[in-house]
Amino acid sequence: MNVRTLCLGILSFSDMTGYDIRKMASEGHFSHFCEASYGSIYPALSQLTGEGLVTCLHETEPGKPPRKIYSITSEGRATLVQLLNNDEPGPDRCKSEFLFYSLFADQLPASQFRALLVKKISEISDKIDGLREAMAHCEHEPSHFAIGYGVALNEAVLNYLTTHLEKLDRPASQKDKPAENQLLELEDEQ
Amino acid sequence: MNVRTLCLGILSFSDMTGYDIRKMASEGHFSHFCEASYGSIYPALSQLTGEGLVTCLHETEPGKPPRKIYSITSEGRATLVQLLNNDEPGPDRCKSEFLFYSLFADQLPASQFRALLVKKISEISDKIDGLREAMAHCEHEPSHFAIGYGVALNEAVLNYLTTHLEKLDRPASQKDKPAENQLLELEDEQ
DNA sequence: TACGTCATGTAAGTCGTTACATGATTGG
DNA sequence: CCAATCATGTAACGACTTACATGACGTA
Repeated sequence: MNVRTLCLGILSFSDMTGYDIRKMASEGHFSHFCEASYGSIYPALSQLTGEGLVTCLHETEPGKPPRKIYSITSEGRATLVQLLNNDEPGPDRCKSEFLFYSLFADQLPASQFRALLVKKISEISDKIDGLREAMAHCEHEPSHFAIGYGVALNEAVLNYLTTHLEKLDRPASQKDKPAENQLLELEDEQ
Repeated sequence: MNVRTLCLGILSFSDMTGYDIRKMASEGHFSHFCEASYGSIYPALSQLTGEGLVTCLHETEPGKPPRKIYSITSEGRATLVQLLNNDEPGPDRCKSEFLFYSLFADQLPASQFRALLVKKISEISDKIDGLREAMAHCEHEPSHFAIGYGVALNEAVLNYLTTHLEKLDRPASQKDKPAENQLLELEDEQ
């Protein structure tokens, strides 16, 4: 899935500027499974225009920065479907510096890892909120599925991280308490 | 987290060959958050050796292919901790061609997406089994945490995908059946 | 005997990021 | 008025992947 295909795919949903595409991929509700920067999107868009897979409308409204609105052509749509049919999707690949970092949590100041966990938890909470919001307004079934995937995944991670944080915070002396008591305490905290 | 740091990190656990490192990162129980190929690992290892951050032992047992066993030096350990302290981990980045593909599920033969789901489900099941296995034998707390993260995440995804597959398979006529009946049918299938 | 696994390495090339350059508008 | 956001683009650079080259051992 290179940037060309990504642009084609996103434009198949609606007309957009390069700026919009970047936002969708890197910050929007598709950002949990793709990414692209301006430096790759703009060249890809010119290339696709040259090939007739998208068209470009120069919009120069006075009082607004000029924008280029790209639309996918029927040829572009055909190419997209062809690309998807030709080769099946490669394996998912994730890079988490956070998890790599966590591997050495015992060799670093304890407060540092704790702070990192807290930060991560808050980031993920925000992400989930955004995805839920998007899902509520989304009619398109496949997009709904893809966003729901992100929600499910991030909720599991959030839960895992939160549980781990509680473990870190619970003093060692409480470790041997009966499970029931621990449960009660957790409920009190919420 | 470049390949240099990755090698340093993995070697901080135990001595290894480049071949082993690649396996750990790309197939082993760290593969859900990092990745590296031979083409980047071998050069990184020579570079690190040149800098004195790792040492290399040529092992040439007759009847076995010669191997180079790398060990991290105390200097290497210090550098690793320094790297981790200096800059905090960047954001996690995931690329899922599967999810991108799923966005266009309605524009492709229905059987094709179904087959893809089934395949993905089986891959994830295997992955979870492997991670669980690794976790059972793992004493090192931080590794345990990182692997547990992978288990939690993949179980959520597995569950999401399985539920979705069942939805696809349930004929439209059954959609309005009482929930209890659907549950019974599902249990019968297993 | 042929294939899979162990094992190392290089060279060419792809792909994409980072950083820079530019400039208008909007909101606090 | 200053910062953030909207908006487009390029050039240099870097990191990594792919494909190739090589070879020995074990096993079905």
